[in-house]
Amino acid sequence: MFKILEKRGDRRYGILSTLHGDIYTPAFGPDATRGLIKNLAPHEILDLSGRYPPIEILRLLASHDTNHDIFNNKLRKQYNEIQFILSNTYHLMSYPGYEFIKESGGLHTFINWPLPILTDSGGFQVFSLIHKAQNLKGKVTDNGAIFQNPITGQKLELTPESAIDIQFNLGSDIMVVLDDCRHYQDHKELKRSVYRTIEWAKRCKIRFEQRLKEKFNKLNTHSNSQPHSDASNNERSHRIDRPLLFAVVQGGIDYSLREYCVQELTKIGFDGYGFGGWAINEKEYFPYDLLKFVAERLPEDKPRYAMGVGTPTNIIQCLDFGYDLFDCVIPSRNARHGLAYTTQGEVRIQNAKYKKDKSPLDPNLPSIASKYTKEYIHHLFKIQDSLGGELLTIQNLKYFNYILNNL
RNA sequence: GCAAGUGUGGCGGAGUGGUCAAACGCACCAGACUGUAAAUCUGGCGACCUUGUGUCUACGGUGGUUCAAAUCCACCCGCUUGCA
Repeated sequence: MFKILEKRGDRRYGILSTLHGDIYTPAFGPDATRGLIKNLAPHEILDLSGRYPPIEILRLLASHDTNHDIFNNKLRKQYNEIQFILSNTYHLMSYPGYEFIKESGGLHTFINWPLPILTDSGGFQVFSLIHKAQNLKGKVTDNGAIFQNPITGQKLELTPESAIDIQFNLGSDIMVVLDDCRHYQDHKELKRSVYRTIEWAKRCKIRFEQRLKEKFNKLNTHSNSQPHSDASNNERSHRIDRPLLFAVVQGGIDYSLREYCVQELTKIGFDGYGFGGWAINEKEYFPYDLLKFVAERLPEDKPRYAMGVGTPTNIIQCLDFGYDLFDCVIPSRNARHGLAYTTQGEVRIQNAKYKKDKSPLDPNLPSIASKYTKEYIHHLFKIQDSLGGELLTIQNLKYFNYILNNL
């Protein structure tokens, strides 16, 4: 289900097959945490370039016709469109609830999105809402994590098993194991989080296989198809019949713990491996060496996912370490905050110097956003219309795809 | 015309004798944002410079009281409301 087509140095070009089509790697999946990339509609994401009339795309979206040109992976690749999105187990469990989404036909149907969805497990929220947070009452035990929603106060529990169950109910294409995500910590804490992460990964894998088996037993009454737990070397890997399960490497800035975590996780065996955590130290240095170190120890034949990475600079570096998949809030959040990434450099569109700038946002990238002048987008931000954030989001996603494929 | 009230920085609006270059908003200027507690957050925002517990000019105007005035007094000017 992952096939490397070409290597340039340590950089890899491949195809990752999922239930909702192929992802040509390297690929960046924007964060649609709660089921949308903020400010964008699915039909916009599918066609950042604005090549097709929105109505045509809407029609295709509604039909989920993935054989059409627009959804053809090669064409999508050629025009640098978004190939997958990331949604979050914790957030969707919190609202509107995974049962609700299951009843509405799964996440793809609910949000009207025909391409692959990677679902994060909530492991990052173990960090952001528990370890990092102050004044919140969540806690982590060996059994799982108990969260308190910072806004509603609602309490939610996530175990390795429930994280997998929920991701099945959502209809995820690429699932992620629950992990104990940490920031920089002392060695003892990191060690504990690594052991816990490995233990949880095991439990996730067991649950994952149970769920596949149940699904197979159901399917078996209708056909002879059988889900394979490891189809990575299968010639017909394009026609996969099960979701993928990715593990997450923890260990903070501790190289030996990272290495140990890789060893243990690869023993269990997963469809892909994420570099997890937010391992920057107090000096806010992005840990390139550490990412390289981990990538070198991950299996060659499995996709490597740099979770939450990053800035364009970070991504370009990680490509050369052999990472294949990326996600990050940066293009969408920074867009909403007025920062555009362009082929001509960063543009803080609200800055006074753009008030009377008639040049297009980015003349070198054919996108919906590049059809507008900086002074107009500046204006949109000044009057606080969300169209400004929408256009910059399109620009940034376009730019992130550009660096993946052209730099 | 009489009466009452009111006049503060680009705007709204606190402050009614010293700790006021003046709270708090807005606007403006800049910055941050990395598996989304984030359409958010942080700084700056009279002028000048040797960037400091620095100098100067400032709360409608002019004069006065006081060691000290945005704050008290007098007159003037403007605005608001009420009564003629």
